[in-house]
Amino acid sequence: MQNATYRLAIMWEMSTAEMRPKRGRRRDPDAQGAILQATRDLLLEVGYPKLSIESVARRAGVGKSTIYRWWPTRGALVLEATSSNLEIGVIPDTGDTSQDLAIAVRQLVDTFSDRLASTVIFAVIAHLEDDPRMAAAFRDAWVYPWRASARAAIERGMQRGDLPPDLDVDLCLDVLVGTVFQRTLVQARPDTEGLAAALTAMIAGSR
Amino acid sequence: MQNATYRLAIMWEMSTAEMRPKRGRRRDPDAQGAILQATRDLLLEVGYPKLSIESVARRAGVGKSTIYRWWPTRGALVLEATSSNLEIGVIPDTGDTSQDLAIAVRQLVDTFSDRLASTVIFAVIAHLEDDPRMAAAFRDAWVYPWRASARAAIERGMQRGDLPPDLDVDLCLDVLVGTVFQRTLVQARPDTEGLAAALTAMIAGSR
Amino acid sequence: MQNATYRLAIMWEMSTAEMRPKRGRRRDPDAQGAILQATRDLLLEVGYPKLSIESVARRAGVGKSTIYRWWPTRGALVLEATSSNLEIGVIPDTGDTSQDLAIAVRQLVDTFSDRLASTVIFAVIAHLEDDPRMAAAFRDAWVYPWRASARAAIERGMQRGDLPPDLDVDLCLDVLVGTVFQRTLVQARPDTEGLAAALTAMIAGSR
Amino acid sequence: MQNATYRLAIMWEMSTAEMRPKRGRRRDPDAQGAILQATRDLLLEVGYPKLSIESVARRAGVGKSTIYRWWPTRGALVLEATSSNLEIGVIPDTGDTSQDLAIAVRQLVDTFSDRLASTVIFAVIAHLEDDPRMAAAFRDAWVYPWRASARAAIERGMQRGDLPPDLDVDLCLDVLVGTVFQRTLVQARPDTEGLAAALTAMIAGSR
DNA sequence: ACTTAAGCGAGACGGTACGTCTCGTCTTAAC
DNA sequence: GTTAAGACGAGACGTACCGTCTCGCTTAAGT
Repeated sequence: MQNATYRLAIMWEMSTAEMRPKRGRRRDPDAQGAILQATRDLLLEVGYPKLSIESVARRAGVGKSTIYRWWPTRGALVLEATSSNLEIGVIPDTGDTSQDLAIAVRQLVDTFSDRLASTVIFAVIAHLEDDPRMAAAFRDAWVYPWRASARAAIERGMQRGDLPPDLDVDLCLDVLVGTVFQRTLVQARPDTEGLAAALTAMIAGSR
Repeated sequence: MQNATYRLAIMWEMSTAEMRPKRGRRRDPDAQGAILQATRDLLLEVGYPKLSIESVARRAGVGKSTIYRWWPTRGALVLEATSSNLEIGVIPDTGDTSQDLAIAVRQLVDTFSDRLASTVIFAVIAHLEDDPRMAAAFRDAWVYPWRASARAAIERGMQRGDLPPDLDVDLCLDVLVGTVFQRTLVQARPDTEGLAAALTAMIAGSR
Repeated sequence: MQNATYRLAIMWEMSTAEMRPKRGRRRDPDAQGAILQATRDLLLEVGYPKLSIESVARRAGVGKSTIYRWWPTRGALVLEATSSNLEIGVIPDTGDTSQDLAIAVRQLVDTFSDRLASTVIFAVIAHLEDDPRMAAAFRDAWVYPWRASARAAIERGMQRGDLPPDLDVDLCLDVLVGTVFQRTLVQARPDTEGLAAALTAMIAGSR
Repeated sequence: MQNATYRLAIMWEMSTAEMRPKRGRRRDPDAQGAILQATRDLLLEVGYPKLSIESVARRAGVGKSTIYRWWPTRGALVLEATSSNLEIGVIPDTGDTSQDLAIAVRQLVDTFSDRLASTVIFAVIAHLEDDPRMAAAFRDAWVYPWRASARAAIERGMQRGDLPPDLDVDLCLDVLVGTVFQRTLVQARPDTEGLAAALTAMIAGSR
């Protein structure tokens, strides 16, 4: 389940097929790595709002144009730099519905607690209105995968009879994500003890 | 009940009491109004990330220093400009718990659907990590008032026996806010039909 | 001879006649004194190019408008503040031409060596092209008086036969002022030993 | 002899030797030319005291940073823009002392009569106290060369016997420069007829 | 004593320019 | 033919002053 991950880079790159056989100097993996690492470092040091392309270039020992060549916007760079922090595994079928849902909640908490991931999530929200591509990339990389796998877990629970058969699954997903987001990031309350159980109970009890 | 509102300006101003007998020219209300209106206009036109102090001054026909004199940061200006969009009334006691909660959800939806309010909320979230004052001002002006009044509504329902007596009220508030935020702003799904009822049922059914 | 001095203020004021019978509060001598003293202090501390009206008002504990009410420009203020440093006495008739001329040169050196006087002279020169009033005020207060009195000394020498009878007096004055200015202010050479004698000899020897 | 000129730019630049093999885009000569021309135009239109970097950038159609990149101060920019107006040729040996000195005086008059040169000279004097670098640059570019060449002319005259052998040459130079400066710039008297002859006579007659 | 007209401090106002920073583009020499 | 370097036009940042304009208080002449 760990390898069911998604790459953000795809969103912003070419069709990735015809760029294989090329002449001249190839894309320098060292430069790319240095850029992404510098981006991560600076995200942790100064945060997304104060992260400038120039500072990344300076830190990475790289020309600005190299960054602009490969990433169209600051958001794209940040998303790719933090993509491994946004990898999300498939929720396993443990046979126990409440345990499955606890794993789902745990995944949310883990991601939202990760410094880099939370930084990029804030950035995505900040640009929800003026840069839909960033949100779309984040959705494809993290939101949809998690929702698909959490939806499967809930539907397993419904089939088992642990959850009401007429459950509004989409609403349940929103409740889970929304509540954990609210607690972890907005309220910055790290005490999530019993959160999974409480939410599971709430979902199970609704009719 | 509609007049139980809160003013954001207070957050950034002096104690407003001892500044009565002052010498020198007074603050020009026309200039203030023009600045706040220009801020609102530009927020709707270009959004918060692209709102510059210079553009506000230009639009308002005002010197930059007049803006810097009264608002310490862009965030403070935006918050005050949108303060009336963030007013929130007390939830009335209708005698019907589910109706009370529906009003609570309606308030959330209304605020989150307001273009200016949503813009400022995104801005607040964007600066959660690097400008705690903005978040604090928003909390005092909107979050706390709503939570206090929604908490009262839930506790009324518990006393009436419409809601379980051992309910985790804070969690319920997070579920309500989080879910509506998720639906309305993140998913941008305006179809909130039945949302109030579904959430009420979910809360009522949890044990 | 010490009282043959000139007031710069006159240049910038009204005809000084009809302003006699006036009602209301009179010009506050304390404020005037504080302003002029602050101007002198700041001239010595930061120099003319960096002297701002605001800093003078701040230093003098005075409103800006009080300054603008009485002095039309920065130059006018500076000139009046330093007027006592620009007082120039009449050259006495010692009976000895070379001694008279030595006194004339000494007066030039003394004025040019005075920190405040030199500051204001630089300011006058800086504005020669764009503020002729400043130059005119300086001319009336210092240049003309000195030239008149030095001209008299030279003409005494011509009558005595110590100087050639066909001397170009104006040129001599320019030579004296120009050379001392060059030495003292431009070259900043304080060693003016023998300067008076050398210049006197040069004038006397020309035919 | 006309090509024995001096460049002001050198004062503010690197040692100009090791900067040959450099990577990256080169200094754009068009931009430099536009900046220097705009500086000259504005010097003539509004004068040095009112010349702002922003107005130069605007006029030249250039970003401010391009100006700040190459000139550390307004003074440096002005000096380089007017450097060709400050070029000074070596005084030729005509064999006739009074003619040599007449040429020396003519050079002074010519430079002081040049609108751009006089503007920059006033600026240099205005900043004598607070920006010694500007004065130093002007000295190296114009003062020292002229003095060296005028000193040679005077010494030729002394060897020929046209001038007294015990002449104080430095004083003579100060007399020449100071007097012409006084006449031309301070008194703004353009009638310099006979000035050269009179000054030569005065120098020759001193003992 | 009462009125009335300045002068005063304070300080807000619309502006301009400062010098710095970053943007995204473009150009160059090196590898 | 990509890279690091870095110049370029553009324009916002937050600060400092400009000169003008209210304010409410103080001062003094003329009633």
